[in-house]
Amino acid sequence: MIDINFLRAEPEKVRDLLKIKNYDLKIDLFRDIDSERKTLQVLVEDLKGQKNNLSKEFGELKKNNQDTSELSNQLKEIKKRLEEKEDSLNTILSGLRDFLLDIPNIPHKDVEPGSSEEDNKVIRTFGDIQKKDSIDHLDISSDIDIESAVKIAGSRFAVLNNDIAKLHRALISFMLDIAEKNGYEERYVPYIANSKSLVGTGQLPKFEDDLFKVSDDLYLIPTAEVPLTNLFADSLLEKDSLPAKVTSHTPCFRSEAGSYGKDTRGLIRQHQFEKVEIVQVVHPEKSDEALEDLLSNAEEVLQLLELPYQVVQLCGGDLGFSSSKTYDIEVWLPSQNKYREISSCSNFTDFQSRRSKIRLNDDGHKVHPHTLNGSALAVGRTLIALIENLYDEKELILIPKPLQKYLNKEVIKVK
RNA sequence: GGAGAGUUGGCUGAGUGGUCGAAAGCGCCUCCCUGCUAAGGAGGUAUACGGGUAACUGUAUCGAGGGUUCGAAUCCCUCACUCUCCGCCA
Repeated sequence: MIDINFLRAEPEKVRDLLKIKNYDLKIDLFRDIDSERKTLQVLVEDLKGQKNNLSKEFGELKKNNQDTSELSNQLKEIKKRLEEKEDSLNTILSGLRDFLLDIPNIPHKDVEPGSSEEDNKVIRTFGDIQKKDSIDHLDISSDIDIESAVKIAGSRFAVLNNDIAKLHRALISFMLDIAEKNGYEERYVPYIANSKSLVGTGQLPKFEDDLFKVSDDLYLIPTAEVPLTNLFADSLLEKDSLPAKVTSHTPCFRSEAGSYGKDTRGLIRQHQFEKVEIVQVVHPEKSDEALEDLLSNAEEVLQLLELPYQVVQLCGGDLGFSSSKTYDIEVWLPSQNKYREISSCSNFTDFQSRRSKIRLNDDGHKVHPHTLNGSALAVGRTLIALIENLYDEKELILIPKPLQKYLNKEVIKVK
C-alpha cells in the first residue's frame, strides 16, 4: 500500500510515477472519495462526541434522581442520525481501502520505462554458453515422469524418479546451506496462508485467480515470501534486530491461470514447484544496498553450480505489483536457446510493511521498514538447467563439485 | 471431537456497568542527587485515524464481530486463538 499522505499531498506526482508501471491512477476519483470521507468522518465523530457528552449528563441526572426524558429523546435523535451517517462513512471507507489496495507500489528512481520483457536491461552475464539447441530435459532423462503426474493430478505436475528426485532434494539442501552461510536463518513455515497474510504481501485482493484456494479464507502459498514476510506482520521491530534475514524451502502453488499454451512442455511451468526463498527486512535507508546483497546471494548459487546466467533489471512495465525494483536472474537453457527466469529479487520498500503492519522503532520514530525477497533459487528450474547444461551428450549428467557431497555422486546416468 | 480456563498498553499484570485510555511494576525518556559502569528521588512515556498554521483538540481501540444499555474492558451471543484435562491421532 502506498502512503495515503503522499497521495494526498502530491497526487499528480504519484500518478506520473505510476505511469511508468502502466497504471492509470484516477486522481479525481481519489479526491472525491477522500473529501467525502473527510466530511462524513468529521460529522460522525462530532455526533459521537455529542452522544458521549449527553450520556455522561444522563448518568449525572440519574444519580441525582432527576428527570431524564428530555435527554433521552435527544439521544434517540442523535443515535438515529449517527446510524445513517456511520453507514455511509463505512461504505466510503471500504471503497477507499479497495482503491488503495489496488494501487501498485511506486517504482524506484532507477527503473526505466518499458512495456514488457523486451525492454528489460541486461546488467551482467556469468559463464559461457557452451551448448545450443540441445535436447530438452524430458528427452535427456526418463526419470521425469509427466504421464504419471497427469494421471494423479492433471497437467502441469511432475513425478521425479530415483536419481533425478535425489538431485532435486540435494539442490534444496545445497541452497539452504548457502543461504545459511550468507546469514539467513532457516524457517519451516505453513504452506497455507490466510487472506490477511496474502493481502499483506500483495497477492490479494488483486490476484486471487493466480492462487489455489483451499477453504473459505485459506490459500496454498504461491511463494515462501508470503509466510516469511508475514512472520514480521503486526510487529514493532527494534532497530538492532535489523537486518532480519530469513530463508525457507517450500513448495509453491500457482494456478497459472492465463498461461494456457505457454511453457506446456516439461518442468518449466508447474502448478507445484519447490523454491528456496530468501527474505530481508531492513531499515528504510538500507534497502538499495540490501537488494544488491540479496541478488548476489541468489547469484552465488548459480555460480557454484557453474550455470551460465544473466541478470536483468525489469523495466517499469514488467515490474510486479508490489515491487519498486526487481532484478531477474535468468539461467541459460540450451534446449530453448535462451535465458529463462530462475530467480526474481525485489525491493518492496515500505509497500508490504505498510500492508502487513510491520513497523520499526527508529530511535523513537515509528517507521515502516523495507522488505525484500528473492528466490535462491527456484529448484525445478535449477534442475532443468543442470540437466540440460551439464548433460555430456552421452548418458551422463556431470554434477558440479559443490553439489556432489549432497548427492554422494559425481555423475548421474540417464535414459 | 468433549469439558474447563483465558486473550487488557513495548512487556508483566490489576480492573465485573459511568469518575477507565485504563492501577501497579518492568522497560524507555528527561531532570535532580551521587565522582564513578550501582543505588535513590521527581516528572514524563500507548496506538491509529481525523480537525486546526499552531497551542490544542475530536473519535476509535482492553482478541474479532454482533447484541443489551442513555452509557460496556466489565453483561449476553457468535467466531478465532492460547492453556489444562479427556478422546483421537502422525
